[in-house]
Amino acid sequence: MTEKNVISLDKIKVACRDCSLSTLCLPMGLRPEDVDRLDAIVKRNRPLQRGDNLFRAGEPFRSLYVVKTGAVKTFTQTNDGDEQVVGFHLPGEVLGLDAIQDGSHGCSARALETTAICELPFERLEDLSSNIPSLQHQMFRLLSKEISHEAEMMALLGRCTAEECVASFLLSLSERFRRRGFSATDFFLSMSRQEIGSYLGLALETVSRLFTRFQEDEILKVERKHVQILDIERLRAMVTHQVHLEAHRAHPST
Amino acid sequence: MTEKNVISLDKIKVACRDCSLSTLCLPMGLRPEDVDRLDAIVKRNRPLQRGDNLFRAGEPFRSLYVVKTGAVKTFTQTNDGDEQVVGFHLPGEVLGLDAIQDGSHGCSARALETTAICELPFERLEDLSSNIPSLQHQMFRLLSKEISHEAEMMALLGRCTAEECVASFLLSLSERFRRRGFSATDFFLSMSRQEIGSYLGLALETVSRLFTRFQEDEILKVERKHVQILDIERLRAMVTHQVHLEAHRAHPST
DNA sequence: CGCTCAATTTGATCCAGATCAAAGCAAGGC
DNA sequence: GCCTTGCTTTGATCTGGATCAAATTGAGCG
Repeated sequence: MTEKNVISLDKIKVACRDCSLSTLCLPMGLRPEDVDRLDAIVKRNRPLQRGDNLFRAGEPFRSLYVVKTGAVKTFTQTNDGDEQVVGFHLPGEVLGLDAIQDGSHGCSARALETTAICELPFERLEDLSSNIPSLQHQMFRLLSKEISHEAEMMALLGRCTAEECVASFLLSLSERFRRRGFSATDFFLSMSRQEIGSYLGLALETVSRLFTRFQEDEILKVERKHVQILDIERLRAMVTHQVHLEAHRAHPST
Repeated sequence: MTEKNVISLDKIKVACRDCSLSTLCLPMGLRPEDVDRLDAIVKRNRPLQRGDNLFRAGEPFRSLYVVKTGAVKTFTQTNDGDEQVVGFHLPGEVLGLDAIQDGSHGCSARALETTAICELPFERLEDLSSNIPSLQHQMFRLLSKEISHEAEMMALLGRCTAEECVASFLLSLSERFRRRGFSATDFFLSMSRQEIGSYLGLALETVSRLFTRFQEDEILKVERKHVQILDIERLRAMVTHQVHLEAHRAHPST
């Protein structure tokens, strides 16, 4: 209504070419004129508030969604009722990739905080990809990245102690914040201990205890949602697990 | 085309249009003339023997690979030396999708038995996809399917008892064999207990014990690699876990 | 300000599955 | 045939993390 509104909407509705995420998001590596063609199909709806659903499991698949600001969790219901967190999505990350296949969403997506989203109608994106080889290439890379990321997660969850899981989770967040221009060592968790636990396959109490222990060991400083990483090297050493044990135990005789 | 082709080679080098996997594999949903164009870029090398590597982690990515006959495992090395199985791949399943992203393979692939492979040079596949919209669509579906499959696995591994994991693994194999025209209830495992355990995040002893227990409960008949599913419904009931506990505990009042 | 409600922390106990250990068993080589 | 080798099974023990329970903190709100 007033100028204020126009300005605040402008901030949300920034074009791809002016978006700070363009090096992380789909436009990466596209020529400027192709970015504009992509931009033309993007829908930018009003921001989600904490707790709003972006989509629900079972709904028909129409679009991919990119987080612009804020954070989103994806989750499914287990058959005994409670939710299972599948992933956390930060600015520049794409949601809905798993739904292309069978035409409906396999999980629900809900905002963890106030969140702006870019919507990409998939049919139009497909058409555009046919006409812009570098966009097609970018799409393949995007999908592939998701696959290798999930494979990594599986490998982690498969053979991890609770300590390794939590350390790895924090390092992943840290790295993702860093690449988005935020601090890698000082950030706020937008998700609860419960949600972290669900994501990592741990009880929320275990997550809490590990945060406490990491703090005692002066690796972290944790105050509710506020996390500061004090010793990122030791965190890394936890994930590169047992390797040092091997190193000073068995001296290869040859 | 000519009738002079060597018979034994013919069996391996069957064209996509004549391949029994065409409904599971990339050609699915393509027009016959497009299948032929795809066929033209497929390389069909000599079969792998058990233990042969198809590719190794770190090698540059050039091609996708489709299992034609046989079975392949993909795996990474953990930093304490032993291998972590990432997946098992049956006829019609595609390998290498995780490598598109960063140009090199993130895991190794090794034949579990004598295995025939179709190789798809990725650059040529990309070119073709640009020119055949339905192939591009098929590629997106393929990648998306891999993503949702892995997400499912993660959800399973996250919140599973050993029993659920093994039951689910057997059901997955059963279903995949069924779709390939083999028996869904009588098949041979081409992987060891060790490899199954590594894949599921369980100790090999646990896998073995569960096979024994399922046999005692007359759900399975197991003799080394040979598995017969005697009661697939009870196996399914294990995966749809706890739901029955809820069912007879809390009677919904409506 | 005090109340409510949810999230988090902390403590105590328990158990599924890992680990350690040893025996059984098919398959290939000599 | 016998020996080796590498699965696989089976048994015994141990432990990390789940579960149960209760106290603590903090935020929102009338």
